[in-house]
Amino acid sequence: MAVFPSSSSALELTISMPGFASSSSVRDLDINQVPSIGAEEDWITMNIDDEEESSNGGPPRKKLRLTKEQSRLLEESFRQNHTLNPKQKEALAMQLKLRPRQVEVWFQNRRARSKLKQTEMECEYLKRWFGSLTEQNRRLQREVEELRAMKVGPPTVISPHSCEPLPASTLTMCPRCERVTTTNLEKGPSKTAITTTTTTTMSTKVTTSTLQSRQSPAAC
DNA sequence: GCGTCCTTAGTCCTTACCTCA
DNA sequence: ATTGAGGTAAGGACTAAGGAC
Repeated sequence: MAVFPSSSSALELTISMPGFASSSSVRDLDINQVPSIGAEEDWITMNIDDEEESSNGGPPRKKLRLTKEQSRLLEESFRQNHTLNPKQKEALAMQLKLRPRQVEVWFQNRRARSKLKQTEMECEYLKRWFGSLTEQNRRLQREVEELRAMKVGPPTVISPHSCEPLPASTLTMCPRCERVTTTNLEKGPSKTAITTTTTTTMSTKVTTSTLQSRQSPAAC
């Protein structure tokens, strides 16, 4: 079952869907993972003065590449806090030998890209779920057709309360909500045992057997 | 109401890496 | 095997808009 985070910026996302993606592919989507860079030792760290020129219409700015250690420290503090107060920003910038603005921008980008990744993962999850539900729906409709076609003796319905078979009833389908219902013929129309059993989907196993007051189709 | 500071969303641009002729 | 061009992903930086104070 997917556990959606309480906020979109939360990073501790765990998605596990029985019968779906393997654990390795889930791990591959770990948005906390520091992206692996092939030649990390070749990273270019630009000196601050070089960059300052670029914003004033000077020569084209060189691209700053954070060192492995700078990235590690930034990631670490991001894990602790997704936003920084001015003091924290200042301290971190000092520690990393970067300008506070750079730290600020890094955090902005990190938040934005975490959220993007999160959204992509949720989208993927929902797509799979949709596919699964579609398939489940197909199966259930087939099942209904089969049951209709059978038209054999009254089905046995187990009472959810007494756990004993209910008296003879007829199998009907609500034309509005398409739920299969069994109507107790002996005890009259006061109660309807609605029995819905679905198979395991994703990680959600739904098995309901409820007794409800009889409703007309219009009330579904 | 105005100014300041902060955030998010969107975008630009550079760099690194990969593929292929 | 090497090399250069082109494509692409990653990520640093910027801007605009909006909210809080």
